[in-house]
Amino acid sequence: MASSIHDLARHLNISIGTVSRALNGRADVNAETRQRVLDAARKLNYSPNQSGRSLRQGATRSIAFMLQPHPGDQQYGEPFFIPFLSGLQERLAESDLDLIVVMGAPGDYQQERLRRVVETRRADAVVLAWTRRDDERIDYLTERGFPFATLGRSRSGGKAYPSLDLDFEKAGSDAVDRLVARGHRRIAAIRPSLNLNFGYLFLDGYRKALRRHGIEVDPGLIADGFINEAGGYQVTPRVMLSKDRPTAIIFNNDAMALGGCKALAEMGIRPGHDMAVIVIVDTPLCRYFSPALTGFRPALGPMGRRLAEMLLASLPAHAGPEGPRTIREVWPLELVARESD
Amino acid sequence: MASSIHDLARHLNISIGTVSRALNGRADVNAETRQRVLDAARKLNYSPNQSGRSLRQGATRSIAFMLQPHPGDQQYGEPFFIPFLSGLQERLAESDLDLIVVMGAPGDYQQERLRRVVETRRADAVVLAWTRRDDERIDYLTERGFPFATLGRSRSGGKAYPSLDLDFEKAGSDAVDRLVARGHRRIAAIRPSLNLNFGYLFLDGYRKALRRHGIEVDPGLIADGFINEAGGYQVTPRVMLSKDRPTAIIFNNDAMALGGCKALAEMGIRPGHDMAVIVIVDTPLCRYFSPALTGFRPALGPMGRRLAEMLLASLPAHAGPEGPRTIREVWPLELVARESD
DNA sequence: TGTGTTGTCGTAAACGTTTACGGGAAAACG
DNA sequence: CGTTTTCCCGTAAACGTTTACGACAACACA
Repeated sequence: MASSIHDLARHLNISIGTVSRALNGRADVNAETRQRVLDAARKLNYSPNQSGRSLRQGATRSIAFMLQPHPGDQQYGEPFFIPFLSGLQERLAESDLDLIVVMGAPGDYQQERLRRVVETRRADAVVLAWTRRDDERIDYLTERGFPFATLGRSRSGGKAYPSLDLDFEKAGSDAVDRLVARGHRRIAAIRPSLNLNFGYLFLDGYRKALRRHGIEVDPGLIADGFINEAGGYQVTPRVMLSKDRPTAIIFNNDAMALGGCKALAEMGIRPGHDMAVIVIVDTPLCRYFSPALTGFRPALGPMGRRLAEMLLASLPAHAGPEGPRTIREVWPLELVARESD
Repeated sequence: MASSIHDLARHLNISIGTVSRALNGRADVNAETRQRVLDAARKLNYSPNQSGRSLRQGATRSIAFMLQPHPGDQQYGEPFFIPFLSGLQERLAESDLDLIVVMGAPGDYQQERLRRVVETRRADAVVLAWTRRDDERIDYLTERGFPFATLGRSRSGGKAYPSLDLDFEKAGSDAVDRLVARGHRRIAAIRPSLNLNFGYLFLDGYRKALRRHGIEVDPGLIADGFINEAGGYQVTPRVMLSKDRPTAIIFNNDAMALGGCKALAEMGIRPGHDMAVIVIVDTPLCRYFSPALTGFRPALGPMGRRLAEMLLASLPAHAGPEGPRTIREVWPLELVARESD
C-alpha cells in the first residue's frame, strides 16, 4: 500500500533510524546521506504516517474547534464564523496543524463531545467559540489541564488561558453616543437571548452611555431574541409597544437587524427614514442591504489568525523562546457609517 | 498522565488483551469479567488513545472536508455551508468519526493540502465541496484509490464515487416557467463566474425552458459575477444595459440577489414592483428581506447527513450488509413563493 | 603509538492499541 | 475414566514512527 519508512530504508540500504533523522533535519547525519534520503522520499512519494508519529510523540498535531448552535437557530451563527474559522485554520496549517471541527448542541451533548476529544487525545488543544457567560467547558478544561483558547470572554474567574474578544461594550457605548449626537433619546437595544457573554457586554456599554448622557434606561426598550433573522423579526415589535416609541434601534448583529427591519417595514416604518438603525456586528450583508446598515465591523480573519497564534504560544511544544505570552486581547470594532442612521 | 490500557489491566490483575477484548465487545470474554472491566474503565476514567488505535487498525476514524473560497470572495459561500456541514458532522459523529476541515485557495494550494491529507493518512476519506466543472481533485483521488464523496457533480467522466447534488437545472427551468406564466418574456440570469458546475446546470435549465416557451436566448441578459453580494452588485447593472430591458432576473443565490437588489434600488428600480426577482438557492435571509424573495430552498442539513451516509456505505470498513450502494443522488429544490416576483 | 574527540550510523526500545494464536481448565460426551 | 469440545484468558507480535544509546571509524593531539 502506501510506502513506509522501512521501504525507504531498504531501498537506500540504510537504517530506518538514519532515514528518520535525515527527514527530521537532525544534525547527526551526513549531508550527502541526507540528500539521498530526501531524493528517495520524493521519488517513492513517501510521507510519514501521522498515526505513527502521533503515537510516538504523544501529540496529534491537530486542534479541535468546538461550535454550538443556539436553541431555535440551526445556523451556528453562520456569517460570523467562516471568516474566523478560515483565519484560524490558515494559521494552524502554517504550523502543520489540522483543524477538527466539533459541532453539537450546547449543554450535556457538547460537553460529552468535548470530553471525548480530550480523553481520547484526538487533539492537542481546543478552541472554544460562542462562550457563555458561565461556561462549564472552560471549567472542565482548566480542571483537566488541557490546553485551550477561547473566542470571547467568560465570567469563569481567575483562570489563565488565551482569549480573544471584541470590545462589545465600547461598540454599544459608541452606538449610543452616535445616536444621541444625532438627536435621539429614545434608543432601543435588541440582543440575543441566552447567556451569551457578548450580549451582556453590549448591553453594559449601552446602559453606561445612556446614563452618561443623562438618559434613563427604559427596560421596555430592551429585548432579547434568538440570534437570527427570525429572532429579530419576532422581538422588534415588542420594543415598539412602548407608549413612547423609540426613534432608534441598536441590533446585536446583521441577521437580527434584517429580521427587525422586516418587522418595521410591515408596520410601515422605514429604516433609515422613520427609524435609525445600527448594527453591532457588521458583515458584508449590511453594506448591500437597503438602506445600507451602519455598523461596527470586526476583523474576523485576522482574529482567527491571532487566536491561533496565542494558542500556539501557550502550547509547550510550539512555544518559541520562553518570552511573555499574551493571555487576553480585546479587539476594537470599527464603525462603518452608512445610510441607516 | 492519562490512563492507558496497561493501568487498567494492572488495576484489575488481568492482561491487557482481555481488557481490550472486553472493551471492544468481543465474544470470548466472561460476562462477569467484562462488567468488571467496564466498571473499572469508568472509574479510572479510561478511554482508548486514538493514535494507538489508528496505528494498529490502519484507520484514523476521521473524514476530511475540503472547502475552497472563490477568488474575490473570502467568504467560502458562507450561508450555504454551515447547515450542510452540521448535518454531515452530526452523522459522522454517530459513527464515531471526526471531521477535519481543510480550507485553502483553489488550485495548487488546495491540491497540495489534499495530497498531504491523503499521503500522510490523516483521514480515511474525503468530502469535496464546491466541485468545479472539471475537478482535478477528483482525478487525483480516483487515481490514488482514496475514498471520497462530493457535494455537487462534476464532468469527470466514468468515475464511480458517491455524489450528492441539487437539481439546479430543474430549478432554473421552473423559475423561467413561473416567470413566463406571470407574463414575463425578458428574463435575465445572473450566475457565478468560474467553472462552478452548478452555474452551468442552472443556466442549462434556464436556456431550455426559454426555448420551450419559444423565447430566444439573449446573451445580453446573462451575466457572471463573484458569488457574493459584491458580485451581484457589480454585475446586475450590466444586464440592465440592454436596449430592451429585462422585466425579471433570476439570481443564482441569496448573496448575489442582495447585491443585485441594491444595484436596482440605486437605479430607482424596486424589486417586486418594477422587477421580478427569483433566487435559486434560498436561505433564511431571503424570507426576511424586503420584499421577501421567492426562491428554491435546499434541504441542506439532510443533505449533509445523506452524503455522510453515502460515503460511509462506500467505505469497506463501515459498509453494512453488502447491499447495492447509491452512487449519485440529485435532490429537488423546493419552490418557496414569496413577494419578489 | 596511545588517548581523546568528532562525525556518522545502526540497534532497539518505546508510544498504546488490537488480534492471531495457543494453552489450560472446565464442561460435555462416549 | 478418557476424549473431545467449549470457554476464557494470557502471550506476543504488529502497526509506523522517533530517539536514547552505543559502536565504530576517522581524525587530532600529545
